[in-house]
Amino acid sequence: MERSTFHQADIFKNLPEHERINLLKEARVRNLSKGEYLAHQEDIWPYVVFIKKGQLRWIMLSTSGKEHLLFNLESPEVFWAHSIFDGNPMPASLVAAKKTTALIWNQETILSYLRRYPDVMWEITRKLTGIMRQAREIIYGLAFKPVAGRLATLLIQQCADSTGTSIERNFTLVELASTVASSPEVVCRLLYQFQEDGILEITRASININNMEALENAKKD
Amino acid sequence: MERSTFHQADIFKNLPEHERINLLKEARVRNLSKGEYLAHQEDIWPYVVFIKKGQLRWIMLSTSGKEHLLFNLESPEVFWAHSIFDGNPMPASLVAAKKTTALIWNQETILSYLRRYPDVMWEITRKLTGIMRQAREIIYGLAFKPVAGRLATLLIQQCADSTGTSIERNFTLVELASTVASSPEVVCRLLYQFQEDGILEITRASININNMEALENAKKD
DNA sequence: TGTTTTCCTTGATAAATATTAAGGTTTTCT
DNA sequence: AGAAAACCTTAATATTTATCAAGGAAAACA
Repeated sequence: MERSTFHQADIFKNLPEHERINLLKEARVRNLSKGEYLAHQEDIWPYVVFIKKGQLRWIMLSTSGKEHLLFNLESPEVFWAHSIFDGNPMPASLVAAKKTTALIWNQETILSYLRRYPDVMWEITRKLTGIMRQAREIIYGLAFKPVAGRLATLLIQQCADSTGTSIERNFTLVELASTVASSPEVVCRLLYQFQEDGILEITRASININNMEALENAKKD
Repeated sequence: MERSTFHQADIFKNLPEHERINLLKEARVRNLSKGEYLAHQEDIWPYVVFIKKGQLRWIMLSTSGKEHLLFNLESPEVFWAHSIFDGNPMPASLVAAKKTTALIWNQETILSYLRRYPDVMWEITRKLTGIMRQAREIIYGLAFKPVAGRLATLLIQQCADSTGTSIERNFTLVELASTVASSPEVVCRLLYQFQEDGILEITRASININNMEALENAKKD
């Protein structure tokens, strides 16, 4: 069970199976409850994380206490902390979005495998490139789109994750605001604006998208 | 002359010297005049660039025709295009900021070296991590700081690059606006605002910073 | 040197977004 | 069940930022 999800993980697929099993044995298991921090922004934290169960959030904190949710890390994902590559402090924090189990390796352990299997390195650069592309989309949204556009993008993403046109409302307005870099009040108003325009329907448990085309249109800059 | 700047380049320092010389021979030389595009956003462009002379800009284009300058690439820098890692289209464009000479390698060539010298791979992940950190700073500015704060940050950077507290004005307001994601009019007004506050002095050739402490303060969010 | 073009500057106005405040609802906890 | 906490919603207001417009300065050009 443990091994099956781990073996699906993209990063280590270039490792022979027996090595993947060894790696698994060397992992430290960490159980996190909702809201608990795995890594703190500004700390030097040279580790690799495999999310066995649950979800982590990659959150940036401002000096004035505001938060910006950069992205979510879902269950069978691997996260390579910045510190492991350059030894510098973390640019953001890792926080459990819900009850989460993570496997963690320290730098030494990981490096010994990388030295023996350099092919894995190429996979890592692919991963990092993917993260740079995500960052690019975030910058694009902030630089070119108004809040409504960023919100529309977010709703469409959420909708793509679930099935059908209905989004379960398992996020607060504060969380939404934190990912579109705005305030909960503004997000609330925009959601009702969308409702007035017939784009979606809000209930307290879910958001139902009636007119996906119009929402796609609202997302444009 | 050519070899000396190239040998300073961080990325290939793990290569034995004779291989660096070989690599140099395999490079395609490209001379760009100001404003010329080396790589276009949306293109698949699997190359590595060494900037021998001059300066390149990494610019993001919006659908509606606006531009956002992400960062400058100065002379002895190496740039690894996203496409080389994942084969996907470029998320931004490379444009010459002035007369520039670049050395370019294609994927095949580069890969053959990487296979033989896997140590270089680690250096690449460091480089990519550095770029992710730059992206993080851009997001931080856009998410948390008002335009004035982003402008202050930019001026301080410019000042750090030059000597003393004087910045040569070799950029237009349009360019400034494009890096702080605002409009030239707003940037102009903010500069004069800073002047009124006694933070700096504007002439047509340069900007002189009188009160660095106050500028540092304006940069905070 | 005169002319065109690009760039800078400023004002007036409009739009987007943030903030403050307050009341209502739902959930959580005891 | 009752109280407390967290969350949502809406309005009024303030602030920030964008846009439009127009005149002037500098630079490029022929």
